[in-house]
Formats: sequence, C-alpha cells, structure tokens
Amino acid sequence: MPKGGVTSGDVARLAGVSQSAVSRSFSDGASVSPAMRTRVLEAARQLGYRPNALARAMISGRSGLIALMVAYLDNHFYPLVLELLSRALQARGYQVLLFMTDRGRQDQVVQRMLQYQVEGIVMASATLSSTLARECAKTGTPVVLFNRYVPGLPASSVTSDNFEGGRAVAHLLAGAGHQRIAFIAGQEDSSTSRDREAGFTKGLAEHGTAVFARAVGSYTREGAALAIHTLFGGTTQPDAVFVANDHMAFVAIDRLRIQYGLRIPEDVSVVGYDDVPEAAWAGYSLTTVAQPAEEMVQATVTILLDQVERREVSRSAAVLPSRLVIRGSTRPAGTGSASARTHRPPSDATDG
Amino acid sequence: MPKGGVTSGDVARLAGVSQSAVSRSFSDGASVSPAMRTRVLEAARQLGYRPNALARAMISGRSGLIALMVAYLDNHFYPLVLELLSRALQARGYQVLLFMTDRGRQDQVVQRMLQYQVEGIVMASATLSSTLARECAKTGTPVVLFNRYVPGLPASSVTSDNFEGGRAVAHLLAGAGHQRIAFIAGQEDSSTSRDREAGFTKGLAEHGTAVFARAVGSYTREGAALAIHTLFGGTTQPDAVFVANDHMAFVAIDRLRIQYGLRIPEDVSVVGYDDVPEAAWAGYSLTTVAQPAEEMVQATVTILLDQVERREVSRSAAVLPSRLVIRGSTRPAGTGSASARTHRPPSDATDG
DNA sequence: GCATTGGTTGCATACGTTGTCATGAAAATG
DNA sequence: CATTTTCATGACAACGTATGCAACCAATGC
Repeated sequence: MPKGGVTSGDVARLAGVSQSAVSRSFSDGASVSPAMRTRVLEAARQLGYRPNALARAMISGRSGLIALMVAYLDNHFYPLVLELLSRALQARGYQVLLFMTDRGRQDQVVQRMLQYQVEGIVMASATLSSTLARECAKTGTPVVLFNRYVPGLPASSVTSDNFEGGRAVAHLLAGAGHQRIAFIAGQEDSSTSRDREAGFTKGLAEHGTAVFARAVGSYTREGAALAIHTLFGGTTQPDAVFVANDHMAFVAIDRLRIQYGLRIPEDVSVVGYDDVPEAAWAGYSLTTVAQPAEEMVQATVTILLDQVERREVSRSAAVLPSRLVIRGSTRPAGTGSASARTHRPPSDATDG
Repeated sequence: MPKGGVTSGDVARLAGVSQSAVSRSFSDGASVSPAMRTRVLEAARQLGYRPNALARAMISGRSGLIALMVAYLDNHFYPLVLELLSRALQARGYQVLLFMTDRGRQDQVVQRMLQYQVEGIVMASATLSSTLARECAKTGTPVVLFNRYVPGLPASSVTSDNFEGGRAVAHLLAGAGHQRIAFIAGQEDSSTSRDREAGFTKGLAEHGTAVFARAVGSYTREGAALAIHTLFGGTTQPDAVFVANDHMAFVAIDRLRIQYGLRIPEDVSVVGYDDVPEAAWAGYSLTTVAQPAEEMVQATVTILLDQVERREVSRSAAVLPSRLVIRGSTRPAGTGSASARTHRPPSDATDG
C-alpha cells in the first residue's frame, strides 16, 4: 500500500511500459494507442495514481491557478461574485487561489500570488496600488479588475455602467417629485462610487435640480450610520436618499426608521445599488440598481482566460448595462408630497 | 529585462555565488553568513527574483496549500467563515485553494484537490460521501469537517453545541408560554439540523410538551417558504417556530408577515440559528443561537495545522459552546397569550 | 517488393527548487 | 602549535512530470 506517493513511474512499472506512456495516457491530445491507454489507466486505477499537478505545472509552465483577491465579504455582492466566478473557472479547468487582503499588506499578498505561479489575477479589491498592477504585468500575468476601473493601469477591467445607473436613480427620484435629494457616497477613491455619483448628479441636472446634501459612508455599516446622522440630524431633512450600495442602504433604512421615526417610502425614499439578494427581502424591499453579476463574471472569465491562453496581456474594459429595480422603498412617480400620503406600515411593502 | 522567468540560477550568476547559496538565503533557518545573504538579496532585488513556490513544494513535499470546500454561499454564515478561515490560514503562511461543490460532483472535486498536493482539507460542505473522506485519509491528507459531524469517518470535526443550542431555544419558547411550537428542519441528513432538533425535542420534553408541528426546509429559501405554507396553511396555526438556521428564518418572517398577516412576535415567535449579521438588522431583529464563528475557525486551524505539521492524521472533535441571543422576534417570558398583546408595528422592534 | 508515410513508443532531458555531502577555512581547545 | 570543532559554501542528486527526438512497426502507394 503506497502511502500517497505513487508516481507515474510506479504506474509504468506495473503496466510494463515507459513513464512517458503513462504521462501521455493522461494528457488529452497525446499520441497513444487505445490499447496502451486502457492498460495504463487500469494500472493507475489499481495503484490509486493521481497526476501531480505541481510537477505538471512546473514543466508545462501552466499552473491552472487563478488568484482571486478580495477585500471583504460583508457586502453580500462579493460572496455572490466569488461563488459565480469560482464555479465558472472550475468549469473551465482552473483552480481558484483565494486571497483576502487588508488595506495595507497588498504588496505582500501579490508577492505570494506570483510565487505560486498563478496564470491570472482577478482583483475585486476596492483599492490597489498601481505599482502592483505594473509588477504583475511585468511578469506577464494578466490582471482583471472586477467592479473597479483604474485609468492608467496595465490591467483589464469589468464593471457595470455605474454612471447610467446613477443617472437612472436621479430620474426616478426627481420624477417622483422629491425636493431634497441626498447622496451617501462609498469610498471616495473608488471608481464605483465616483461614477455612480457623477451619473446621479448629471441626472439631477437634467431635471433642473441638484444634490441637496451629501455624506460619505465609505461602504461600511458604521460609515453609513454616521452619514445618516449627518444628513438627517439637522433641521431640514432630505426626502430621498441615494445610497452608493445596498450594504449601506440597509443601515440607512434601519436608522431612518428607528432613530428618526421616518416611514419608508412615505417620509423618505431610499435607493441602493447592487441588488444583493437581501434587497428583495420583504423587510426592506429596496429599490436599487441591479449589477449584472452573471454577465460580469462571464466577461471576467472570458477576458482573463483569453489572455491566459494566448499568453499575452492586453487591456480591455467591459462595461455592462445595469438595470433599475423598483421596489417598495421609493415613492411611486407623481405621488405628490410625502405628507399627503396615508399611513401604511413599512413592513407590508410588497416586492415587485 | 527577463520576462518573468528569473530563477535562482540567474541570481546566483549575478551575485557570483552558487545557486545553493541563493536558495539558502531565502530559507529561514539556513546556514548563511550575513554578508552572503545581503549580497544575494541585493542581486535578487535587482532582477526581481521571486522563489518558485511550486518547485519548492515539489522538492520539500510541502505545498502550503489548504483546500477549502464549500457548497454554497447564500447563507451568510459561510462567507463569514470563509473570510475568517482564509485570513487565519494566510497569517500562518498557508494559501487557500477554493472549491465550490455541487451535490453531485464531489468526487471530481476531491480528485482535483489531491492533484494539487494540498496539505489539508476543510470541508464546509453540507454533504460528503464517506468514501471521499476515506480516500483523503489514505493519502495522508488531514480533513476537518466544519460545522458538520459524521461518526464513522477518519476526519476531525469542529461544530458548535447544536444540541444545547436547540435545547436553549426550547426553554425560551416553552418558558414564554407558547402552546403550539413548530420546527422547521434543515437538510434532513445534516448533523446540524438533526442535533438542533434533538436538543429542541429534549428541551420541550423537559417542559412537559412536544413539537406541535414539523416541516422540512432543507436550508433553502424555497424550502423554507414551502415549510411555512405547510405549517400555517391549516386551521390551527403554531404560535412559535424554531427554524433550523437564520437563512430560512428570514424567509419565514417575511412569509408570516405578508402571506399570513401575522405580527412578530405578537402572533408568532420566530427563532433562528447561526446569528448571521442580518439577524441583528432592525427589519428582522431575529432571536437566534449564535455560533462562535471565530472560535470555530480558530479550532479548525489549530486542529488542521497540527496534523499538517506533525504529518499524521488523527481524529478529534471540537464542540464549542453556543449562545442564545434574544432579540425582538420572540415574545418575552411570562407575557401570557398572544392575543392579549397590544399592537405594535413589527419594524419598530429594537435590537438588544 | 521496396520506399514512404503515419502513428506509437522509449530514452533522455528539462523545469526550479531543496537537501545531502564533502570540502575548506576559521575558530576554539588542549 | 597541533588538533578538534564549528561553520560557510559549492557540487550534485533528487522531486514527478512533459516533451523533443530517434527508433520502430504497420500499412499504404507505386
């Protein structure tokens, strides 16, 4: 009973063939006779042989490893993407090497990734120093930035149309007759937050209005709570809030209901971004902009593996259409002012 | 400008030393003079050298890879664990190889894991055929079952005390005077669901009562919705439901409120299990049993790496204490019958 | 029947590193 | 000063696989 270390040589000896033959029997396009292959496979089965992927990677230069760099999984959008991406890559014969990164130690993490000879890198991390991307490019490792865009970088990117999404929200809120429309930003240095805000501002301008108030939530729950306090702690409260992602929007709704006793959407409309699964839950019924996660993942895989398999890094930017999902957290269009509405418990809001 | 393929030999040539010296300069406990090391490191920096982890793994027999097998990430408990586990392993110098598994293709997945010479396996998958664990054990790869226990298997396991957790829920509900207490199970073949139910049944028995009705939700949202329909579609509705995890409990609350017009907790108390972050959200304020995720992860890492580093597989089972977290979805003790309570909008329920 | 072709097989080497061994120098001991 | 010990270093052999190359065999074409 060989204790785990059964090699192609062992199989070859048992089958009475050369080690090359064993190797060939396990590679797909190789020149092996059917007889040889079945004979080898039988011997392999008997010994419990499994090709050593590491040795294969070393000689062939193809590790089959894709590094996935993620900052945090609190925001449910990322687990969703992680699952989809992981399944898609597995289906195409690649393995996912997962790296959780803090804000600080990114360079260390990238060093480790490259040590493992990953063939490609997906960065779903919010921040990324440009030197790192350059270092990856230097080693010939393709990089795809997921849900983030950085102009001058030698890396591809996949995003949804954050600008248009923000603009659509502006039209929805302004069209519903809201007078004091506020915005809660995510991380100021993230392209998602900036683009959403830019589109939002543009959309409001098209309605002849502008953002009434603005605060920064940094994509965290704590930040969102603080932002709500900033916006609603004064004398004139907004009557609508566009929050840069769902993750913060849930906090916003909780705070507005509990701390400020406001009804949603009667007193204030709330809009999020991402359309994470919880947005459809009846307790929140959040109007939001859906990011096409499946399509974004598909695009990521296509772009990345194309570069991997052609062995040349290139730069492309995929921008996929986003879609406004209207639920119960926003006042319907043309409903007049908030105070004219009749009372209705917010938890009864139904999902569209 | 070497295009990525810079080896220890290249560094040696530049530094005018042997290749062995380079290798030694990069391993920790090796016998190298400080002068030699700085000289090598400088040459390495100049060339942008990075040791090839795959080659190192092959010769040393230590890949530094830990396989993490997860079934789905819908239930937010798992992303949380994934993040904690991943960070903990990274901190100890290991990399996480992520595998998403369907119900069917588990054997394929395990084959792939072993091909990559992973040093250890964490299975957070709900189901796992016993032959797989045996196969892993045969190769000398330690396996830790996370949040799941399978008696006859050559694998360690880490769980929380599901039995006691279920029992505590029984005491809470029976103690609050509930008359018709129902249970919604998870996957019938999962140890978590079975243990929680066993403890729950025991706890009710200790109060001289028993489960009023029971349905199976299979840990899915769809299953939970069906289960609620089964339990509440008849003439006599339960006045309390213990749901086998939070993920399903949220669905239960939504359905009870919308579809059956019931108030929580006035008309019916709902208890979940896991204490995922959403349970604390004001929209649900779910009473639940907290699984000690950090401690469970810590135990998993300790047990696994101990086996990895001592190079011998063993079997141990860690059972960590769980903790009842009482929020607003359950009626306080000694409140009398449900109909005696005054009306209060459920969304105003505050978090403790 | 002979030359040519096409397909199989084995041999030897390479991938980039670690670990073992021998060697030589320097330091410690009497 | 002679001898032992310690230490740093280089040469070389692995690890398990893929692959170019040459050799071989059978079959085909003329």
